[in-house]
Amino acid sequence: MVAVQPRTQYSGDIAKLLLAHYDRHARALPWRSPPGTPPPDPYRVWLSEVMLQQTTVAAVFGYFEKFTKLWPDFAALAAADDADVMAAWAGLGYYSRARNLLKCARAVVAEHGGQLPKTSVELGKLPGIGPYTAAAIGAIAFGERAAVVDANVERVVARLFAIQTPLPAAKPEIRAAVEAITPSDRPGDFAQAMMDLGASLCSVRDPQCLLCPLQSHCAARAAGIAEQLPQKLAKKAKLQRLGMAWWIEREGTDDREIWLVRRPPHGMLGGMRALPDDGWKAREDGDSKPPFPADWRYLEGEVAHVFTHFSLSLRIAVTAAPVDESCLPDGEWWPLKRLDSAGLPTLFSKAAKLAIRAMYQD
DNA sequence: AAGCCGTGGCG
DNA sequence: TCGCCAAGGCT
Repeated sequence: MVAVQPRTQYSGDIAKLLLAHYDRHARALPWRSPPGTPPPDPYRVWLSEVMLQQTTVAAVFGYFEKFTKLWPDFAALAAADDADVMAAWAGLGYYSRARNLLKCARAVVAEHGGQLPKTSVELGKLPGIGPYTAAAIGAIAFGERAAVVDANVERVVARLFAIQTPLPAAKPEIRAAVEAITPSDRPGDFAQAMMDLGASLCSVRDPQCLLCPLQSHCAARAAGIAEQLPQKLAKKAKLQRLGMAWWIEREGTDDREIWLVRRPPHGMLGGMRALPDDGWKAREDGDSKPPFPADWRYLEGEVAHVFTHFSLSLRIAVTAAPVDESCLPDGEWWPLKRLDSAGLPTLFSKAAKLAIRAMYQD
């Protein structure tokens, strides 16, 4: 085991080298202010940080643009309809974030006068803001010297101090190291510089040590083990599940319409619009009883979708026969033409695509 | 506290 | 193709 407590006289050097590098190489992002300039609007920092939880920058761009246009501040978002916010979030994943985003905006308006509290301790009490996000907002929006630790920072620091302890056991050591090297001057730029470094040069595979501003301070590079760190515990194998979804059409006033349901507020795809389904608990052979007797046509093919802890193979059955509405699960008729605006999560977008293709082949 | 919770890009 | 991974939080 290597001692992880960084020596203080080196800590300042690390921040200085990293910030100098950041001054030249910082990416310009819509939610970011240029290095060394006043911080961005805290609302935009908060919104971007929540969107960026476990999510790549590339995936966030469009959603950040859409949200700031629709809801430019806390007051606007707090006043929004839940359904509109959930639909706007559709496709970005981890839908509890959207529910907590609304809860948080409403708490900020109701309990904080429409402005975020300015310390990471207070920020961490709000819905959807955990240790990482609280520290990131505190540092980036309010200049607090807070230890910002995400997966990028964990990798950079595990290498910098050659921490051999596998994750997640190494988290306390890593956090202590981050606290030791975080400067009181420009802590927000420092945090973003660390994350940029982890997202670019200090990548999981094939780290570019020769270009790294911290190469002369990096214990893993000195030992030639950068690519092997951080160590991680093996993950469990994913389960494979089978499911059935039901595509129910009728002829509406000026278009065909589809029956959509809203999923329960918690659990998989919680709170999102969806096709009626069987709970994905079909037997091995995929057999599953329809919600009501009808002229069901079971489509060829299936939708393959991978979630965090299982893979799903979803089959689709369609019917366009007249339906006794009292048989339908709670839901609403949705015009086929406007299906894009229903805010279906990706699994059901794929299912809809399959169903539409099948219906139009007739 | 370990399991639950999406999605898309990458090699 | 397929496993890994990402600016994590909640319970």
